[in-house]
Amino acid sequence: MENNLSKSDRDTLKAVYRLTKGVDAAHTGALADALGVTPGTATAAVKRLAERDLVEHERYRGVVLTPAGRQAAISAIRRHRIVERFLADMLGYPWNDADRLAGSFEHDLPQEVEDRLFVALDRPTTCPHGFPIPEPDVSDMPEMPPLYALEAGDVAVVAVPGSTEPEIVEFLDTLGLRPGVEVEVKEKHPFDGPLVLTVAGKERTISQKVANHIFVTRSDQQERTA
Amino acid sequence: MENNLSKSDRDTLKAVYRLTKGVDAAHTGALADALGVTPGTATAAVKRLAERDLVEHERYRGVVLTPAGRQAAISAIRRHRIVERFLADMLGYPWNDADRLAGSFEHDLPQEVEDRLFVALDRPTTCPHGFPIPEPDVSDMPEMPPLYALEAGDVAVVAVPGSTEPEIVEFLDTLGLRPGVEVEVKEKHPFDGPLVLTVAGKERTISQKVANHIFVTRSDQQERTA
DNA sequence: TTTGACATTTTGGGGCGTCAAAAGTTAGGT
DNA sequence: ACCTAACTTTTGACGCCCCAAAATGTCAAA
Repeated sequence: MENNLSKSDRDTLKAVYRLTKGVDAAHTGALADALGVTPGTATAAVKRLAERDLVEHERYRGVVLTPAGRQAAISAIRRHRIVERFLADMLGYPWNDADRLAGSFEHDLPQEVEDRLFVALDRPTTCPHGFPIPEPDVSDMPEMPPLYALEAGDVAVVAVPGSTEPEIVEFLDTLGLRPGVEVEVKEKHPFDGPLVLTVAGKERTISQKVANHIFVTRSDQQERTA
Repeated sequence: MENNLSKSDRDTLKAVYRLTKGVDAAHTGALADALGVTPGTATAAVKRLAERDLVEHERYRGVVLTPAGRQAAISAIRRHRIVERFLADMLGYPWNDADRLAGSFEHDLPQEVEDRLFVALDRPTTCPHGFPIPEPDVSDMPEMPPLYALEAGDVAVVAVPGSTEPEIVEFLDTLGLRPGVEVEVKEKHPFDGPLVLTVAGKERTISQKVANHIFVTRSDQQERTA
């Protein structure tokens, strides 16, 4: 288990992890877009990772993470989020800049520095966006579906304004959709229609597009089908 | 003026800067040693830099920095020392670890993060070793000769225990050779012999080897030859 | 002045990551 | 069934950085 992943390898793993959320497999085109490289480059990256058994690649069909690959991806995400936290908490960057900048120097950070940084930051549990920082040796992360994945009757707590577009975040704020706020889905119109929900006692309607920018934690409602 | 220096380029510039302190030119062999690469690799690096007019290279004779190269080297040193300071002040690393670790991730640090880090650290003036952090656009640094460069009669202030070996630092400490302490050279024995000096009223004798590990600031003694 | 020890540069090769463009595959429409 | 548009993979090339080893240059001792 050679553990020397290059910058590209780690970025590719992160992208595959994100792209395979709720989907069968990530296609190389999407991967190339996510990484900002040409399709050929994405294919080459995938082949490198397949060689090391970090992904499984079915030609022309797509790619999925192996358990080892998933572990590596989560480590990479953990590092990314710790560095984001550093940029936000210690250097005062707003969270969208933190995201952008973290990617550029997280790669060569020695593991021991990451560990110390984590402690110095007081063991944060989320990145500045509000996404969880996974434990070092955990093989999956708490699920945070977009609000639009919920159905009528579901109750959840807003975890994060996940958008990278400041205007959207501001808009969400005016609706009261801030981290920690509980929402209940009243209605979900068909054919990708808008969502009607209750936020702090008030009824709100938001579009599918916006609802996909909000990530939530499902409130535990052991809803027994009885 | 393409400003895209690679990791190797910057490390090479730093090494050339240090190696040309008080010498005509740095030879490739010394450079290779300093960088931990083979001689051929050092030659190649020098050729790359010469191509960009950052160094001047006289074949088989050695290499010197151009003004632009000196500027770039100082920027690299500035960054290194700021990162060291970060590791020491924010993460609690001892200074010898800070030195070791800084080199591994300083390269991809975006300039703007370096700038913010500098401010967040409260604009430090020295690295944890005590060496000065040069101003961003300065083309040389205050000189800090090793103690052994002084002659009998010279007076100086200890600026830094420059060694990377903890035992030596501890030894210096027992002699009272701490940063800020004033020393006067009483005698310098010939043929690389030991140095006799006064430290805080007491007379001390230290070997050439040790005296080369201590860096000092010369006390200004406009010694007119009259 | 010659020669040999030593240092430097060149050559040839390899790994990685990237691109542009050619070749191959899939799937949908007719 | 076929054809074609869209996508994926392969190919060939380049830049970077490194090494080992061969070729070249320097300098001083004999």
